[in-house]
Amino acid sequence: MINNCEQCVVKNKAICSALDPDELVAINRLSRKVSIKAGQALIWEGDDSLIVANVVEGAFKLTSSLEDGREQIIGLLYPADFVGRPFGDRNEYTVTALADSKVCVFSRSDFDQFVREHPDLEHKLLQRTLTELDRVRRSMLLLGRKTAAERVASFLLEMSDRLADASCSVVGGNLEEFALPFGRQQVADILGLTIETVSRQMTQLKKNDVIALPDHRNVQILDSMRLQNIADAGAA
Amino acid sequence: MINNCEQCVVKNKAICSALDPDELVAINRLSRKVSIKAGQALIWEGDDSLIVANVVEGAFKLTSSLEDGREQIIGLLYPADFVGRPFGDRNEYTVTALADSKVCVFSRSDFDQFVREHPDLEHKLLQRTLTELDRVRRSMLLLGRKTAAERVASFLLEMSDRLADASCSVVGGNLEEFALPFGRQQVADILGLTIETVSRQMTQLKKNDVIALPDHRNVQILDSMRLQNIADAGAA
DNA sequence: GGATCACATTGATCTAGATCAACACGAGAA
DNA sequence: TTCTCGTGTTGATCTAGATCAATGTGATCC
Repeated sequence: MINNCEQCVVKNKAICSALDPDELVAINRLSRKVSIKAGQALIWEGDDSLIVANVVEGAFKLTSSLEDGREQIIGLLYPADFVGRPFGDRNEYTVTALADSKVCVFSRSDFDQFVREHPDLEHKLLQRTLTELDRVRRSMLLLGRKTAAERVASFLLEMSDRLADASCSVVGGNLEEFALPFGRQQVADILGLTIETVSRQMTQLKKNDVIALPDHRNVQILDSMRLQNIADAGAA
Repeated sequence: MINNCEQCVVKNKAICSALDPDELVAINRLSRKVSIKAGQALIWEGDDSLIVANVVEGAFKLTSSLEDGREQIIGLLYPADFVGRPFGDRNEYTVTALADSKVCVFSRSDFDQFVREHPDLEHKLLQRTLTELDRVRRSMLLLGRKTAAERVASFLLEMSDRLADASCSVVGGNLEEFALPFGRQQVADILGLTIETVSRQMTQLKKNDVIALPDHRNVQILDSMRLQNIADAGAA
């Protein structure tokens, strides 16, 4: 288990990168490293906001549900991402681990105070929040106005983008082949579709030689130009 | 025309409320007051982020579109709200005035610098951004998983809430009667529906005595309990 | 008053995607 | 090997909401 920020694998990408060595020691004293098993929840929708955290390892989904069980994934979190609701008293959504994960947890009140005393840290947090807001708004267009084909194409492109950030194999570009970190039901919950519709759209893309599916988890983009066209306007 | 922050009607609600009188004088020197006619755009999707602003008067919609004209409203802005993308180089959406409006505009580079020098201001901006992120995520559940009836009911409740904030007539509660600041097409673009579906749902609610519609713009909530139920689970 | 125009409602029909229902394909476990 | 069990695919049907098409309504201008 990692016990201090010096050794932390995400210290250069997480908001902590705003801190100098002395400050890292200080924030380290406020933190607890916690392991979460796949499927376990870290935060529940409706709970008081008592903790915030940095993702160190693994992946999380952020969900909101209706009483009858309909669920929408409203965000995804990867290593170096920030979790939780600082400066607010309620969590509006549930945070669940998609894989075995590690997080670096703070009590919200400690964190809030520490942030106010360290403007550079607050600045990093603001930048992250603004970027996330842009991303979430993009998905409003997807959920409100895009067809199933457009949604699936957009999703594959976004995943290729995001996973390219994480991997070191390709610098600055997209990934042409990648492993989806989740199953069809999760994809459906991200796109506001059913599992069957997602499946049908994927096989359609495969039939048209736009993508290849070596197996259920792996995706290979064969014609990213065409995929882009489908994502933006649905042209077959 | 208002020429300085002292006289500004939103100085206590906008992010500027973080500033003391001296700082207000300083930021005032960076600002330009601009009037925008209903229908005019302030910022275009895809443009470089050159300006940011505070809404002083009126209302704006924030939209994102597909090439074939499908449009999704991804946010609404009222007096004291902040507009634009600080600390980023691209606007991801269009901002258009819904009514004749006034804004207090800053060059983005001036603003970015001023914010970094005034942590309290940055803190206000962060709080606003976090609140907006929560709101936007709530609408992802709406757009991804709610039925037409649920969407319209949720929308009416949110409007009653937001307009209660703005008006002084009711303290802390919801408004039972209010004027929608936009027409049916705009409502459809907010909810990811068509104008016809919105209209049908409204008349349905009227027939069931959940709401009354004195005219096309005004809404009176007769049974907010039932409206709440419809919004959350679609029960008639 | 009537004519025009923009917006809203209502009705008839169509369709994308949901729902219901088999079936397929591993990955373990015995 | 065979028997699960969880996950994905494929097919048949259904339906919520879109689309197409009148019709209504009310504000403004002559």
